[in-house]
Amino acid sequence: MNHKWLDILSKNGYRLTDSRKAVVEIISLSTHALTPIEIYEKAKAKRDDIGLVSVYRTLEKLEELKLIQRVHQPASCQAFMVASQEHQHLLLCSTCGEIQFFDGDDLETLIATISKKTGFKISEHWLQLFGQCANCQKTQS
Amino acid sequence: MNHKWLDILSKNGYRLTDSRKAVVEIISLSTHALTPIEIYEKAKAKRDDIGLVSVYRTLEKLEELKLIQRVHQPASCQAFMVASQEHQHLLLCSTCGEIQFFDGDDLETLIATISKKTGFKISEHWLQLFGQCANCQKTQS
DNA sequence: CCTCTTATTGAAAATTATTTTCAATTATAG
DNA sequence: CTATAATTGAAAATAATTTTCAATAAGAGG
Repeated sequence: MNHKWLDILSKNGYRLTDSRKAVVEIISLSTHALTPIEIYEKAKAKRDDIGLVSVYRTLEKLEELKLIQRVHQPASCQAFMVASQEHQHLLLCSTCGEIQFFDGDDLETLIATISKKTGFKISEHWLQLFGQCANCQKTQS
Repeated sequence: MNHKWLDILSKNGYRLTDSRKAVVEIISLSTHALTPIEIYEKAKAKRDDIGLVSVYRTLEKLEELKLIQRVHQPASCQAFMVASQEHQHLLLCSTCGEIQFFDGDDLETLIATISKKTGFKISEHWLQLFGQCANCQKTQS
């Protein structure tokens, strides 16, 4: 997982520094969306002189390479997580923050209908489901 | 439209000041999502001594009363627009920024499937379509 | 291994967005 | 008309992100 990302960075002319590797490892292994500050805190454990700026700069490159994506939530849109290559949607646990991907949406019909009705040429769609994951349901009851 | 909002603000114990009325009028009549700064610029035309802070404070109250909603877009999540009372989704023109509502999504089946597959209890969903509106398609070709 | 080039670094400053503080003003209940 | 308390705008404070810059270090080519 991790090595693949480093290869991609390298192949795109980006150097593999310790700071960058720390950020890659943290975000590539997380099942939660993480903010730059959260990544920075975690990265300091691996490499205590890392700067927050390097986190921002690495996120910028990972996003550009479509390895990560920004996650939009009601409370904030500052967090990032792994991006899936195929077209997939997010299922977010509002309690613990865990995020899963899902696919199998069949929005073709809906999109065709809306397109005809409004005259829009639709090029992209966002679908996110919010709820409570199995674990959190157990914990609360 | 506008008067309804003022009534609601009033009934909720908020006073109707000129600054507040200016913000309400601007956002309630817009078909585009507007940022606090954009609203502030427009409001200055009506009331040149308005402060940006009052825009923020009014938006806060309108959002709390669910008269407006924050609009999430790839480039930024700082803009607001009218909220619809019923459950509806957004159709956004990436060229001119116009936003329309649409309904008639039938996601029940999908949600039930995902719910069964993952164990999530799903409480909310976001669906947004991005594309180019009829007008902008014409203009470009 | 070297060495050179240049991307990358972290710190600090700058910028941008938002929130808080505060004394003055004003909406509105009575 | 008056009293009260919500609201105001300005300025300061906070938070998030970006830019600047001199020092460092990755990695290509010998």
